[in-house]
Amino acid sequence: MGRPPPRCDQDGVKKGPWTPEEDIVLVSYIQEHGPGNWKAVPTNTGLIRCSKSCRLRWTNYLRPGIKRGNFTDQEEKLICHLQALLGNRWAAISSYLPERTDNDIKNYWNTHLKKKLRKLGTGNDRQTSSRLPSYRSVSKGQWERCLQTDIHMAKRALSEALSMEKSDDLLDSMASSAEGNFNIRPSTYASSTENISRLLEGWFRDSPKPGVASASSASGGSMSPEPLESLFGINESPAETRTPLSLLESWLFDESVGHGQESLPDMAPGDDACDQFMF
DNA sequence: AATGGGTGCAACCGCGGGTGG
DNA sequence: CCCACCCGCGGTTGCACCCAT
Repeated sequence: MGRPPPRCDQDGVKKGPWTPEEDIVLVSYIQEHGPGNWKAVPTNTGLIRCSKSCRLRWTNYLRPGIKRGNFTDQEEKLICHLQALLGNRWAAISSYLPERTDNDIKNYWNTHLKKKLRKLGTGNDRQTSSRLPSYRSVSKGQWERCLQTDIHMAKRALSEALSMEKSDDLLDSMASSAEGNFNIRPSTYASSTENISRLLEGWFRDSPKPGVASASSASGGSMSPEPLESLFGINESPAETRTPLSLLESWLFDESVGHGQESLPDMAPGDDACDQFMF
């Protein structure tokens, strides 16, 4: 339409895989200025990349706290159920898996889980595809029942996943990721980015800059490699550090505290919590 | 050892939302 | 109110790697 061509379309902008040198330049710049204001990044760093590419590289690969490698059973379960609940809203789903990027989850879903579910040939197929459109095609009462069913499933999955994670896998995975011990295919470049990530983790631990902390939360990603428990509010965490879905989270976990019979708790269309479902 | 198909993942593209002038 | 711009999201693509033959 009337939209001017994005900077990425300009001549002379480099595309394709990032080199370790470019990564270092980007990381050093973000160390100094914090993520955000991506438009300024190429001009200030001299990188011949568009701002979009810089942001993508940072959020999907360079930012600290990203866990790479195999997804655990709990993560798979969570993704399946959240996908059933939220549809292909990978950003929303990734907010429940702070160590995974939306791109990672999307890729994993498209390459592994879709296939897996299809192979299983269970009702999961129905849960996972086109659920949201089906909501729209039913009456309000039916829609609410469908929603309640899915929410119930999501609650169960979250509770199960957390209870299991708390005992074994999560702790292991967190420990390994904290040590930079990513289970990825060995490659020279991978190891160099791993080094960068490790470096950054150390940097975030040692000298948290206010600008960076605020920029990281503002950028929408859960930047800090904080434990899953804290993100779900199991360990008490200040409200300002919660993800945008914190209200939903706390409600989801109300069930694990007590009542098995659930209904939408005071959620009318227009409520914030309800809006999380009714995009 | 060579090769061709399959797979996984990083990166790109296009679009829409939000916002400031 | 309108427009231009930036940012973020979801879908898609391209390439490197893996594995079976």
